[in-house]
Amino acid sequence: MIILDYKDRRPIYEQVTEKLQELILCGILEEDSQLPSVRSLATQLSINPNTIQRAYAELERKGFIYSVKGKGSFVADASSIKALKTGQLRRDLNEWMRQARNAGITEDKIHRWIAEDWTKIMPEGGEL
Amino acid sequence: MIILDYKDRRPIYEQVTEKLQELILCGILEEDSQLPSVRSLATQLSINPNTIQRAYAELERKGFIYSVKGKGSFVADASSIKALKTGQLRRDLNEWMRQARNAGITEDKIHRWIAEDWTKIMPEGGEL
Amino acid sequence: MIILDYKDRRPIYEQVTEKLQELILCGILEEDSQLPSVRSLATQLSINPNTIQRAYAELERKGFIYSVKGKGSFVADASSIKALKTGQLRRDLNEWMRQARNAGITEDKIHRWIAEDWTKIMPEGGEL
Amino acid sequence: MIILDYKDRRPIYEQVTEKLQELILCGILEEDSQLPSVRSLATQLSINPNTIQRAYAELERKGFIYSVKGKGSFVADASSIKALKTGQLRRDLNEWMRQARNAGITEDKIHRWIAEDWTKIMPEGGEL
DNA sequence: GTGGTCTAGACCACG
DNA sequence: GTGGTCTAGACCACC
Repeated sequence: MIILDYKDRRPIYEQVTEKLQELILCGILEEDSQLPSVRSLATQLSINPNTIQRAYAELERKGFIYSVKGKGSFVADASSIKALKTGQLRRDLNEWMRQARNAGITEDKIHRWIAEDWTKIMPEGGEL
Repeated sequence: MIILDYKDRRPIYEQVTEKLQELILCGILEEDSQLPSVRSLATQLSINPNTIQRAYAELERKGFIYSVKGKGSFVADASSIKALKTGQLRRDLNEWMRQARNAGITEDKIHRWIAEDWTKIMPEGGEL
Repeated sequence: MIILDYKDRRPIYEQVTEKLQELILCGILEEDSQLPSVRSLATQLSINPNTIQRAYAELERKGFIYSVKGKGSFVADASSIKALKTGQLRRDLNEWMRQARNAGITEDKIHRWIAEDWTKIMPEGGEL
Repeated sequence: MIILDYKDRRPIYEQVTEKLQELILCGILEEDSQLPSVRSLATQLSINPNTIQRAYAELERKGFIYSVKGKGSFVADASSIKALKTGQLRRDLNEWMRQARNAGITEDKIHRWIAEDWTKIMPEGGEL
């Protein structure tokens, strides 16, 4: 379900965090469904359980999952997850717009860029 | 002219690189004008000259400035700088769109977000 | 595996970069195989780890190797390495041809030179 | 007759050396004709006389010019100049071939590259 | 253990 | 004075 890229310069735990986040957002991991245990996912990916532990902690901090001691980790409720991600995306967009404005890009140009490139973006056909 | 954020996890030289890049793009540092010397900027920011040296080397590699041994460092040709930045911004936007699409954001919604927030973005009133 | 020339006016890190690049191109260092660690190569060559670090950073920027924090540095994908080097060689040849043309060398003469000298070039029998 | 490029990373004296060498090779500066005096060329280029002095010394060392105390500097005899440059070019080509061979380039490919690109190389229409 | 960043202080080439 | 290179030694994040 997850493929690590060791050539990626980002830390492993960050890759795991991101991939799980995408799986949750795509709806592949449904609301309240149980995530694989820290140990099983670690052995499956041939990495240290500490790394998975850190990824899960990060996801819980962000509000995407919740953990129950002795039971496991579970996907948080869908609506709040969507709100979280939408808020983050909009903040990223605003930061990007600030830079674009400083570089002299007009609003019209941005709309045109989006119209041109939106369809070119593939709907994530690759593995996660 | 530059304020460092030591709480920021990114390396100092990267912060310096980014801030100088913004100053160049904003036109505050004009074409062929001389940048502060490695040593003077280092003492001004209370950091090691090597760190500034690395930031300048990075900016030169990217094509934003050029250095002349024994003379100093200077802002590169304005038009090529603009081309560089525009290309970078568009690539960033496409990466953002990929994420937005995965999160179920529609193209219409993005256009609406931009229309709403564009005017709210201040023309770089903050400190750099 | 690497011998430094302190009489050479070029910086040490550049010599190291070039020698490693040759070792990679010759296939002595194979795809995805691990390079010596920054510290070990530094002690082996009796130079400072920072210098090796800079050479590795340069090689990574050029696309010949990739680094993984906490793991090590590794030789990049062989096919893309070959493409990189071929492009560089052709650009070098064109620059050389410009000079030759200015000096009154004809195209025929160049073809003859190559035919004469190609077989004399040993397949890298020397040390690197 | 000479235009300096301050964006060029190479030292000024090296640029002057190279440009004069090209002017000599092109035949613009003829055998035994007098070069401009160190001081006059320095003021013409708005640089330090020491820099010109160093360029002339380099050219004399290489055998392209000869100096007569109290008289000035003069272009060496044409045939030996041509031999000098031809020898240098051939050595450069052999070094390039060594690299190409290590990278797996065949002799046929080189001949093809030259045939393709030779006519594209402009006969140095620019300023020197 | 690994790569990566930073500091302190030195030396060099250049103009 | 400038940019650029190198050393010595330290600390950090990651695995």
